[in-house]
Amino acid sequence: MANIKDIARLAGVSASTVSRVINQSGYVNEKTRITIEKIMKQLDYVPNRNAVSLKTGRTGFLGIVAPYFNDSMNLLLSHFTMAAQKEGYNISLFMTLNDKNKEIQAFEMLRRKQIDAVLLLIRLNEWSVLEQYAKYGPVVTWQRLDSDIIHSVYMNQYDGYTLALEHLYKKGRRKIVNLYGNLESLNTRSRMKAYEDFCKKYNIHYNENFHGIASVKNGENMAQWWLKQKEKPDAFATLSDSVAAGLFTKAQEYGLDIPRDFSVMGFDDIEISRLLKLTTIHYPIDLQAKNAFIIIDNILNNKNTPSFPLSFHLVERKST
Amino acid sequence: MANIKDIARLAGVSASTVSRVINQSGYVNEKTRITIEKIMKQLDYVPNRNAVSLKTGRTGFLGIVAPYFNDSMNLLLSHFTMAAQKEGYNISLFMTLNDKNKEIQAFEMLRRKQIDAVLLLIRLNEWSVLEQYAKYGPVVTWQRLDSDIIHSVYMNQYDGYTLALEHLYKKGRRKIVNLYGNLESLNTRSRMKAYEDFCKKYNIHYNENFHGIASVKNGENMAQWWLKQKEKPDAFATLSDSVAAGLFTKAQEYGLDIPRDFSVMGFDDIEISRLLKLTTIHYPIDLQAKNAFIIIDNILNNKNTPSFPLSFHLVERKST
DNA sequence: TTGTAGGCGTTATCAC
DNA sequence: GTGATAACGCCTACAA
Repeated sequence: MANIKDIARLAGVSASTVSRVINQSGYVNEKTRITIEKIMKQLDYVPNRNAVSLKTGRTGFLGIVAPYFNDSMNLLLSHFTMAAQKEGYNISLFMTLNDKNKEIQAFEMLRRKQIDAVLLLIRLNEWSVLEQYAKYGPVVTWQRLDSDIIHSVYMNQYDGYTLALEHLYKKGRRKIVNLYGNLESLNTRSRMKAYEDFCKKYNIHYNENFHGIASVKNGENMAQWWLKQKEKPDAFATLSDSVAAGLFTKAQEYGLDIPRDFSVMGFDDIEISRLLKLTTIHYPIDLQAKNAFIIIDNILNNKNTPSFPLSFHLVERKST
Repeated sequence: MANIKDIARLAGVSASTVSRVINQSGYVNEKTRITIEKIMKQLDYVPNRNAVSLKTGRTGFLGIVAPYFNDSMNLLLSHFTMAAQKEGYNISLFMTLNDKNKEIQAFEMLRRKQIDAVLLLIRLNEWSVLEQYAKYGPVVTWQRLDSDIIHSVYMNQYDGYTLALEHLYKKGRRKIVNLYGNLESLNTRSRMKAYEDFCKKYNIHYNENFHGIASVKNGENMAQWWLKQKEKPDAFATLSDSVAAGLFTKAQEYGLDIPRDFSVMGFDDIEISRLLKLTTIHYPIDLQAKNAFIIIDNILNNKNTPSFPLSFHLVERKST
């Protein structure tokens, strides 16, 4: 593999001149520039990125960190990758499973200058631990977080959930069962608050809810639960399309008629909701991804690109 | 950030000795080793990987290249990542979309020593072009390829498809419609051959088939097609669970009874087939991923780990 | 406009 | 067992 000195020798110049041509920095005589470029092409020369990285302290790699990847996260991943690649960055992936150490290792890469920034989808360690690393490079998260150190492209679930509840109300539903996720999570809190406010607004007192309902399986179980109730609820608001899908398919299996027997609201607008024709809440993961990159790019390169505004919207299909 | 010289100075030794401790190579006095290790821990020292990479010509990064990522590919990605991380490697991701140049760029990283190996899921450029890069590092593909230069973890679709057909036969189906993918692809050829041999074996002459049927949408359209037929086929063998899912859900919408009206066979055994209870063909993507890593690891580190044997199996659910 | 020299942080080859 | 010393390939003051 040819290196910068080879090029310099063949062009009859010094390495620094070649470097200037490569990086388009400083002054270079037009004629010598052309000669050098020709020789680089001839020798099929490309700079050794490891040397560049050592020297500059930047690798052009951005890290994406998550315990695992599901549909929505893949969407985020795709759009972020596209945005990054467009600007010449590459992506490195860290699947932390449920290993806090793995997550730390990923952040260590930032410290070791193996990656220039981190996009954290779902965290394992405490924020206070992760914040320590922000001094080594920009850190952006998909999760809800109010911090000056770690940036967030989070969208307040309150608005989205309210949209879902309002839709069910408009469809005449008054006995809405809320299927929440993890009680500890801030998202769940937001949703609970949304339901509380919704009830106040319409003077509703029905309050049946479950938490820890996050999987297809969990959703399926809810169908059975519904069958057993005397006072039947007329709608389910869910955490995700997966939960809704489980509930919906199981209900069909039992011969129920959705939405006549009850409505099912999904959340996320992923593939499966399209397939099963579930009404759901769409949110712009693509724009979140772009915003995440914009934040990183702004910090890394002293730019000032504005973010995209984000908003939820209802996708009405046939389950409500 | 402390570097190796700082450690050396504080330990009262030379950088070389510190290096020996770090890499556990050569002889180091037990006592000095302990001192050095203590100081490294104190200063929270970690070697700068860029310097290591420059020196050794290895980065510890493995590239995964694909135009996009769907369910099966994500599964492959996960398992490969886990295997790689376990051995201290990291993953970098290249989404080529449909841009041949992007794919080349990814392979260029191999040449520039930014990554140590490539796992190629779906190619865009000609094999002959990509083979050029194999001299810069191991290249493994998920696709069918018979080459000494690029390695493959492909599984012959003939066997899997035969399994599907045999199952339908056992269920009394004799008019099986084949929904093939791209006619050009070697996979399609294998499937066609499987059907041909199947017909010979059972003396079947029915031969209705379509090609280019690869999406949910395509599957949906087949439901409508079935309705319009006078001589109704009694089964569909498909390219993928997505196609099967589209066909299945649309048929249900039309009030058809699967499998009474006709059987639907999926392929892949992804989430959606579990959800919709589609009979399908499972193949061990996890093992393919592990094998891909084993091949790379063997080459990179002169190991000789044997691969896992791979085989298809039938997952019988309710659509047949 | 170009060249020189020094350094980025490691590893590897020798001597000692 | 240990320590100089020379790479690895590039960038960047500074000098010319």
